[in-house]
Amino acid sequence: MIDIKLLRANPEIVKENIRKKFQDEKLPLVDEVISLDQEYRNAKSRADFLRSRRNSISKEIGALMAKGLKDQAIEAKKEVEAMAEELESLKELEDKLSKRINEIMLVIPNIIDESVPIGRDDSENVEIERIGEPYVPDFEIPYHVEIMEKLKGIDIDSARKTSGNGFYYLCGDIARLHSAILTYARDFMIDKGFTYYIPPFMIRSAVVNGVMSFTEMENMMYKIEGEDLYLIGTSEHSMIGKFIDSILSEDELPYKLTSYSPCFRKEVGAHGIEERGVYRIHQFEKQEMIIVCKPEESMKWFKTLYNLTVEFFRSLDIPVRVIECCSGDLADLKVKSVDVEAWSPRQKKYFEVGSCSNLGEAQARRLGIRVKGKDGNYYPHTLNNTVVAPPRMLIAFLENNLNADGSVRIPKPLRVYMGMKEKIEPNG
RNA sequence: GGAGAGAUACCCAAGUGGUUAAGGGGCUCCCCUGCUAAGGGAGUAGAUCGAGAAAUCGGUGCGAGGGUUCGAAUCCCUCUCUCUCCGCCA
Repeated sequence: MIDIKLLRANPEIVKENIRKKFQDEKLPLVDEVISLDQEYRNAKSRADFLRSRRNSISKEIGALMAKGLKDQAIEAKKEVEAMAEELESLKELEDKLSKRINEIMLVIPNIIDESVPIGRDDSENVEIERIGEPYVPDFEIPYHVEIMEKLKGIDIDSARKTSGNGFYYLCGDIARLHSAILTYARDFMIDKGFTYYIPPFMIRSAVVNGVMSFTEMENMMYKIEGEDLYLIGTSEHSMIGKFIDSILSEDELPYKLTSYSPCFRKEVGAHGIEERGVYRIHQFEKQEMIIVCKPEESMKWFKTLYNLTVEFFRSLDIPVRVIECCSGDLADLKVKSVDVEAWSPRQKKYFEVGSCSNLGEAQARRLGIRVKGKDGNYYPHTLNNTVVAPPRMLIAFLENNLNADGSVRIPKPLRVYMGMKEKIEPNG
């Protein structure tokens, strides 16, 4: 959500940004919102004038009544009543216009950073760097479900009975590995100076509406029947929601937060649940990182954040690459975003395991998160990034740490969380 | 789940339809005072929107949203949260 003042003053900047994102169908909205905004301000000026009149006359009536001058009071009442109709229709107009303006402003994309590569869709995303050698062993890597089943670590058939497609039971060493990775991720982030949070796993509709669009909500969020509560799709929802409508003190910035939560997603959108396995599922767990900082620091934090994910994956011997989202693939609220992808030696390609985003001030503006500065209040920048999200991450982990005999290496940092085991074995 | 009480500024708190939302603490500034004190005075309703080059003016705002009224912190309706008691519970 951009500042309407920017749009009033520099509509060309906003239009150019829309063109860069190949959303030309939104171009007319810019002129539409400018004229609606003018209409709105005219209506507001007139209505405010009438309200001001009404307030002062009402005060006079009070004074007249106190003196017992009833007749004069009745005369004054008539004057207010005379403008009641105009005021009411102006109020309706104000409400209608501001609602429409707000709708449009929500659809107009945030101004992307100059450094974002221009491209239509994800096929034009740009690889920034590869870290680690994408290694393909000389034996065949089975599908991840097969690896897990050999280790007696997954039961999808039972999950289908209890919960349907898109769910799983993890068990034994695989379940333990899943927890170990999250616990390691938690400690990894704490060691980097982040504050650990366990947030609410359900949030109210008011918060949902603040953190995502209606379509996103429909496609992602599970609603609790008979309650005004939704299961979170990521802890970012509760973590950013926590700051809604509040004024932060400048000396508390930056907030460096890391949160754990289960995540629930309907996955109604383009893909649905189409693959057997744990790649796209209704329920997973995630360690997340969140930054709320001064505007001038957000790009520095952006790099820091995705490098933390890279460092985390490298510490588990998983090759990764960083892909920058091009202008057309960038969500409307984002200023800049990269995906961290892990190497799959089975598919011989990289696949997404995390996403790092700089939202600029757009999210803060939308949620009413402000900072009390020396020269007035301003909107902070917000960023979020995945540390790790198993069980999808287990796919990369198992494929990259698999031995020819079907056992799986446990990299050093995880061993303390795995009973000091150096590997897990099919008959372990 | 049941019963009751409450939500006003940085904090405490008064305010049951009418001119400018009491008072106290705290904080800021000034005065007095040779010494960690005490006293006197002034300021202190955040936030947000609009008009204006600016000074400034106006609107909204007493948990949220509606309603009644010329006028609502105050009356009515719905909701949220907090506290106390009872019940239930990992």
